[in-house]
Amino acid sequence: MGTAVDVESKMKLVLRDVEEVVTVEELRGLLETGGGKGYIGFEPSGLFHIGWLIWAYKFRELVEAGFRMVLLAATWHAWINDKLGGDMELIRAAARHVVDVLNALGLENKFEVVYAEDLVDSAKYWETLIRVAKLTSLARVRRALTIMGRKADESEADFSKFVYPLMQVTDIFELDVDVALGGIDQRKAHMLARDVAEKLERKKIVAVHTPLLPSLQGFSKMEVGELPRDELMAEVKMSKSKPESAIFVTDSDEDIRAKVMGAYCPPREVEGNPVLGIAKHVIFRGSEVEFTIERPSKYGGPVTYWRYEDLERDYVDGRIHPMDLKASVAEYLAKKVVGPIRSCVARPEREELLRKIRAAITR
RNA sequence: CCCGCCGUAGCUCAGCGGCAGAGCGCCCGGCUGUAGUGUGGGGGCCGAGACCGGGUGGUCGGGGGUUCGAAUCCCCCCGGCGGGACCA
Repeated sequence: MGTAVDVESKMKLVLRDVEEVVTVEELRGLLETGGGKGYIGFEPSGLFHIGWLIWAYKFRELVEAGFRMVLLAATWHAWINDKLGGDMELIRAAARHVVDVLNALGLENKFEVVYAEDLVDSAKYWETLIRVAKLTSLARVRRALTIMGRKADESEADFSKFVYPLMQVTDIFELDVDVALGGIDQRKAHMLARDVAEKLERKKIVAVHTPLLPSLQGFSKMEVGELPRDELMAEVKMSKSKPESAIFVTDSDEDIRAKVMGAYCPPREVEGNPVLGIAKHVIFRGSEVEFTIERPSKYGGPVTYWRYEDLERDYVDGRIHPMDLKASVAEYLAKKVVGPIRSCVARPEREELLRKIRAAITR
C-alpha cells in the first residue's frame, strides 16, 4: 500500500502546521498500511469561526492522505457543556452549519457525518462507557477535565461534566477510529483514551493536535493577574460567545476588516499576537503561500512574503507596521479564505438556519 | 506522550543487601455486665463495646538480572497517585 515516497509525502501533509502528533511513528505505521479511520468531534455551539478552520483544513488533509474521516457532531457533549442553552434543536442546526462549511471546503461526499445521537442510541455505547469508567479512577477523570480546574471548583459543576471525558473516550472506541484529530486543548482527553485503550486492549489512537488561535482581543496584563486560570484560557481562545473576538465564516468583508483592525496587535511582538497567529496558522500553514502586504510607498511600498518565518522576522524587526499587517491579513481573509466559504454557506435556504443560530448565541 | 513518587498481611504503613514486621482488623477465650428485651420491682436468660490473654495472618505488584545471599541494587512490564503537556 503506497510506496515509500507516497508515505513520506502523506506524512508531510499530515504534519503540516500541526502542534503535535502522538506519536509520529504510529502515524507512519498507519500510512504504511494504507491509512485507516479518523475523526474529529466538535461541539456545535454557534457560528463557525476561523479558529476552527485550522482543524477543518487538517481534516481535509487527512482525507487527502487517505484516511476515512468521520465528523462527529458532538451534540450531547454540547448539551453537557450548556451550549446554545442546551437546546438540542439549535445544537443540531449548528451542527448542520459546520457540515456546510466542510462541504464548502471541497469535502462534499468525502467524509461521514455521525451525530452523537446515533452513537448514544445503542446499549453497546453505554456498555463501553461503563467499561471505560471501570478502568478509570475519579482522580484520573478529574485530571482530564479541560473546563474546570481547582479554582472554578467541582462543587459548582453538575456531575454530567465528569461524564464528558468518558464519552469522548467511548466515542473513539465506538467509532473504532485509528486517528483522533483535535485542537491541542483536546490533548488530555486523547491521552486518557490512549491509557484506557491499553487496558481495554482496543485500538490506541494516534492523536493529531492542531494549534489554537488567540482571541482577537488579546489580553491585558491586568486580566492575566485577576482572572482564574481556566477562565483566562476561555478568554484567550477565540470564542463564539464574544462575537467581537472571533471572525466567522459568515462575516462580510466589512465585518472582517473591522474586526481585524480592532484586534490586539502589539508592534514587533509575536507572543499572543492574534493577527500574526492568523497569518501563521490560517494563511501560511507551514507552507509557501503568496502573501502581499500592500502599503503606501512612503512606508516602503508593497512587499510579498512566501514564508511565514520571513514575515515574522520582519515584523519583529519593526519593518512591518501592525496597521499594514492588519490590513493585509484582513484582505487575505476576506478574499481568499472567508469569501469562498461564505458564498457556499450563506445560501438563501440557509438563511433561516443562520438567523436562528445567531439569535441564540447573542441572547 | 513526558517527568516524579508509590506498590510489603484484609486496611494504614515500617523495614531498604543477611530470620518478613508494627498498629488496626479478624478468630478463640477471659473479664465486665452497658443498651436493648420487660408494665414496674426482683430474678433469670441472650449479650455489644472497652479491656486482658492467646491465635490468624504474605506469591514483599509481575518478570528477568547482579549477588554466596534481594522486599532491599539494576533492567523491562503492569497498576496507582501527582505534575506537565497551546495559553496560563
